[in-house]
Amino acid sequence: MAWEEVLAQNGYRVTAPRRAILLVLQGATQPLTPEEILAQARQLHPSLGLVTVYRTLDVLNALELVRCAHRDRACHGFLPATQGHHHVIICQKCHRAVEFPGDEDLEGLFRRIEEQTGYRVCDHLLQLAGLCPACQKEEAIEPYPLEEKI
Amino acid sequence: MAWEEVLAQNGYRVTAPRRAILLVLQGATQPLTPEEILAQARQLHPSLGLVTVYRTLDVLNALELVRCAHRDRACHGFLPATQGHHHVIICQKCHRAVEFPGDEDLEGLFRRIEEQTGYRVCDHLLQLAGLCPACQKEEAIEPYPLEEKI
DNA sequence: CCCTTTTTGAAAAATATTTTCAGTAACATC
DNA sequence: GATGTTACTGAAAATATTTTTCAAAAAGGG
Ligand SMILES: [Mn+2]
Ligand SMILES: [Mn+2]
Ligand SMILES: [Zn+2]
Ligand SMILES: [Zn+2]
Repeated sequence: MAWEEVLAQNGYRVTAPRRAILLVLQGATQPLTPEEILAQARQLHPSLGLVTVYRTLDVLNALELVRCAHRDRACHGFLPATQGHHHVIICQKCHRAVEFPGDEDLEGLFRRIEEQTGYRVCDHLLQLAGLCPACQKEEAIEPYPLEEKI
Repeated sequence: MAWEEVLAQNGYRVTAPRRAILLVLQGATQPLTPEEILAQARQLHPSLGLVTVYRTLDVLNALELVRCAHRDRACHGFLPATQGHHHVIICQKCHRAVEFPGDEDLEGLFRRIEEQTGYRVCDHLLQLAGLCPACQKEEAIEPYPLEEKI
């Protein structure tokens, strides 16, 4: 289904500023920042404002028409690092993080991607989110409090 | 090797502000933002400034004493999304990105992590970096231009 | 058309990060 | 232990990024 239809069918209005942003993103072959989107979309709709780009990205993201990619330096949290190559899994509730080593399980994936895409895999960003043991227990007893709310 | 030694052996000075930041990070069990680090480290060294936190994080990162974790909403680039769950690989040279589907290869890893850490894996962030076919070719012929430079 | 509601862009506010710079402190050398 | 060099520091300002506010404009159903 065309993006404009998706907007319309979900109760969003199809406006000129949005059409400009849609066209830019539909043609994108690399991750574009809001500023980059603005610059390109202004060629189609000169009065476009950066705010509208942000707002439209929120909408497109919610409708799963775009996906976002983290840029290299966009780091917002720091952890002590165990020597060597590791990744982290962070608890979605309490934010406690633990590292885990090793990429053996990923090598197969990397080789497959190289065959499928023709890219050479040089680096990767892998980070898991989940529930730590403690928070899993809390979640398990969550049903009970419902009785109290009645 | 202790962190202070690593600093010293790499020509960095061991200062009171840095020691405060080190202590905070060494004890961290979740990813801390520069502001969070500042707040905690000021209990040890009240005159500490946020700038020093940023600068010390750069140093610790370069020495691989800390690792950084991306936070949920820290998205800085957007791409059109193919329907369904995908990941992207981005060319380190030209930034061209392509998607790839599927997590079959990751399921084994996830189950292993769950056993090893006790965490339940709910979500994940996987993004690859590499060289696209075109940039691989350019890289291959890179040696030649050296002759011209002589 | 008309009406209601959403959407828009400017401006301001709120956040986040980097640069500048003069004063301070680390530490190698004596 | 004093000294000199140089790295390091924090305040302030600059820059960059994202969100909020608000009055005007536009979408689209009736
Ligand atoms: Mn890895
Ligand atoms: Mn996946
Ligand atoms: Zn938890
Ligand atoms: Zn490329």
